[in-house]
Amino acid sequence: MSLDFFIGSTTGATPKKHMKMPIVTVDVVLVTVDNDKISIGILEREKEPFKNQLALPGMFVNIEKDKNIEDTAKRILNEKIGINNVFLEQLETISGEIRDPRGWSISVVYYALISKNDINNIKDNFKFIPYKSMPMLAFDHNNIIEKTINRIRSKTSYSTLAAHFLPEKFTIAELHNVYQIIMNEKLDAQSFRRKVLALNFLKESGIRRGNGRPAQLYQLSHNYKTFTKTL
Amino acid sequence: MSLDFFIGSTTGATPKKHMKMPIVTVDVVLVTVDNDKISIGILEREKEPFKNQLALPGMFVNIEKDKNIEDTAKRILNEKIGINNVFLEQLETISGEIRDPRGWSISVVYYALISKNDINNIKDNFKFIPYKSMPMLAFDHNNIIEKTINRIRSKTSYSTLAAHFLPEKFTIAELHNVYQIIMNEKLDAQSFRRKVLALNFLKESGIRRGNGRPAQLYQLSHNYKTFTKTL
DNA sequence: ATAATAGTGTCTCTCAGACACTATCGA
DNA sequence: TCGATAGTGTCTGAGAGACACTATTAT
Repeated sequence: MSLDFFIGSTTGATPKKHMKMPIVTVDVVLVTVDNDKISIGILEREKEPFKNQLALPGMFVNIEKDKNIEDTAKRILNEKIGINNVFLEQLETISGEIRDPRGWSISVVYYALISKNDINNIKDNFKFIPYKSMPMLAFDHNNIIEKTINRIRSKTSYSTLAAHFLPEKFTIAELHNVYQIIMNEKLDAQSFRRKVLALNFLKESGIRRGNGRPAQLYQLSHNYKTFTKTL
Repeated sequence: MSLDFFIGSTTGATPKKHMKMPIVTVDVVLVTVDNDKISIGILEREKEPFKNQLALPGMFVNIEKDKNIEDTAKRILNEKIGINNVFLEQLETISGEIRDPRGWSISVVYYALISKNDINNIKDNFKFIPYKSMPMLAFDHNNIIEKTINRIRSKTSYSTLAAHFLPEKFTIAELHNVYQIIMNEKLDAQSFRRKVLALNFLKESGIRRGNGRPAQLYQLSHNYKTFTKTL
């Protein structure tokens, strides 16, 4: 397997003449909570390497189309899956000479959270697979998913991150339910209500909804990213 | 400014023929606590761009020398600063078409923590500058430092991360002192002792030291990375 | 009215900060 | 013995879980 894919500039500027640069890709872990289960967006690869195997959606960085790597992630979500405007955050960057058979590669991993209600018009070859029954995937993608779930669990424990698995407006009970699914543990409903409201990241929408007594619908307030306390 | 530094492969494999890849660099934020102040390792650039300006130490990824990007970070620490075997962790990856005048670039940022006692034999053009009096640096390096300090503060609040600013063996009082410098707030010494020992990340070395009653010297136990509680 | 779910009041227990107290060294 | 610093015991108040209670809707 040749590593000679990328040949450096011949101008006077660094990097050095003929210095080889790594392949740079972006992979996206698209996560949702559906039917009380964490699920991950997976597609079957249409091209080599690992053709016809299941994998996370990914692309090469295209420096003509993308202003930065987050743009690449958004392009993956748009072009490979068919969704836009979701919560998107960088996980980490993995790299190595053997993880991609095409050569020395870098992959910047993003994770995106989506409400199952926003899943429609997605591409045909794309499907959501429950996290707990994830099959073997191409590359090191099983490992990436593991790290993503750990990150989401960690952030969920001290923020309203889990709200991104719900529609724009949601009830405390719905948030409580998602919280318990992510954390895989029970938490007293009133304790949850008290703590999540104390974070001051939710604002009342004024609208109510429900089968029994109608519940207040909340939405994230603008300052929700100021993570501080512990749920 | 030309973006045509890197020309893709002409083999059948992706990335596409003539697909341009970004420049890939690694930058390291080397942090220490010296004289009760957070300080960052800075050097004066010897080459363009930003020649003679102050900047974080960084290098191009060299796919012949480095097995992965963490290796690049270690090589920076070794070759540009002259240190080895320090705590090293990835911060994040930043990217864009304009942040580096050499073209569309990606920088994987690592941060390293070091005890001031381990600073010796470092390169001449390298110096530690207190965080609070940091001058303007090249590229977006001031911004990177800001993010690093935020990350360190955050991790310090629920782990024994700050122990990496101390020698291998240290007293609770020393750790308490560093904790207060990083967090920029006072914390009752007994509360600190109780909580940090509850983490179970420290083990007694058996050795004692001190001016008054000799203090127990502790060191990090092997499981210290299992961050869980809040200090 | 009753079922269903939202939301509150409040008890109790744990654990945090506060700080006085004891311990162990050098001089 | 005294000064210095390490380390403990314990009081008190805030906040957590637990859970009984009230509120508001549909049928």
